Amino acid sequence: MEKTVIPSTISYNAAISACDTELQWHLALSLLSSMCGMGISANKISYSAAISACSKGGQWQLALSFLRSMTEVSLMPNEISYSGAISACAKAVQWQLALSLLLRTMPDMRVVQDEITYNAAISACEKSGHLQLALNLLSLMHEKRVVPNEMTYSAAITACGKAGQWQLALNLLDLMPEVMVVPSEITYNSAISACGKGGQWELALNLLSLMPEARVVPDRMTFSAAINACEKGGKWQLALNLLSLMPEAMVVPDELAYSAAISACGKSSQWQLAMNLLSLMPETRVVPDEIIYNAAISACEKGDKWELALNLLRLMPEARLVPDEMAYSAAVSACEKGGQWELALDLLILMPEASVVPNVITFSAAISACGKGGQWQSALTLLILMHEARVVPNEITYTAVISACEKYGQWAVTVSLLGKQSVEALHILIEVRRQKLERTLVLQTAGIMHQMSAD
DNA sequence: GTAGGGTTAG
Repeated sequence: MEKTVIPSTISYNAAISACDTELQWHLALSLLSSMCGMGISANKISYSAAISACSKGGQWQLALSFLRSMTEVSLMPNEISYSGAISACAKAVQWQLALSLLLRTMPDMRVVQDEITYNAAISACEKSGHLQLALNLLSLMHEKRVVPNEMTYSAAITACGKAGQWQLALNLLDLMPEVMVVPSEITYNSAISACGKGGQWELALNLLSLMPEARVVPDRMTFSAAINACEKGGKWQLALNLLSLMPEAMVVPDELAYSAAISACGKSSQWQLAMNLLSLMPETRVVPDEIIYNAAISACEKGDKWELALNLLRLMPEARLVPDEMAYSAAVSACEKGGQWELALDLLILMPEASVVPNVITFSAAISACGKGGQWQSALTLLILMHEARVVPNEITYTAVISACEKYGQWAVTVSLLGKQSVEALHILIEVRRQKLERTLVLQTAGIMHQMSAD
């Protein structure tokens, strides 16, 4: 039996529910605690709203602790409380917790899973890259007669895309009419993105062309997903065409559309066009951000324009942008391409001053630059510096170092490096073992689902 | 309460 609800509980609940932006979770928290302090009783709606606020704010541990405290104050969580908590786990890539809430806690607490809790769990599988688990959940829904909606399929299609399974993504989209689920623009966007990631730009554009007859209106995400598909397929003309078609489709291009188009030009060595897009942006309402600059620097790199790349990096502070490790990596790489190993090292050395931490990509690019410049000693020094900076080298790093030494007949160094690589091999083995453990966990979870469907 | 698009190394 519910206690009598007094109006102030409702007002508080409304206020907590209104805390739906990323940074308002602490406000939700203080609202919940202040209502308790004022003797206004919080009900399951108050807690569910707080869980949801924590989920949106990326506070998954807090969301889970609210879920736990509900039972402590004798409030029974409902499917809304659980969907919030599962979603919080999904955003934090805690797929085990998400699945355990859905498949263990909910049945234990006699709360029936509905399509929304399943969707949140499918999303958790998608975000952690576990396509098979996502598909298992989809079939479990079917077996449990929980009717999927368009969000279920969108999440599953996204999972296919992430796993490189564009055929499967298209199969799911085709299946939707049979199960009477109507695809939304988001479903199409997921499928277009899946085709793009799989290098299927023709199929991506085909889906875009099918949207009108499916009575789905393309939005700005549709366009950037399609532009991105063109980028992956090396089709810069098509990418630019799509960008120019956006106003006709009443869609305003945004940063994501521009960065995709600039990348498309860059990938096809059309650095002039990439720079042209960048220079045209002030005429639009789009203000270039860090990612757009990174894409432009990379376009210069691919076009063998190291001076231009360095210039862009230098211009970023004027545009009130803070270059990150990707901007520096792209610039270092541009120096490498241009045979400027000293400049590459200068950049690397400047990074700590700019409070940017070089990563494995920055180091690898710099090592390649040294190799190309015949500086095998510097290449080795960088490997040591990497170690000191606790940046773990990978196959590409080692390949770069070994080729730097090999080229100059440094066979002794090469051999000893290969020895070091065998130490590295131990770390790789540990990682492989960790991944194997995770796979075992996936199989066990799949087993639980299978058993549930047999019940 | 649940779903979608962008940038860095060989």
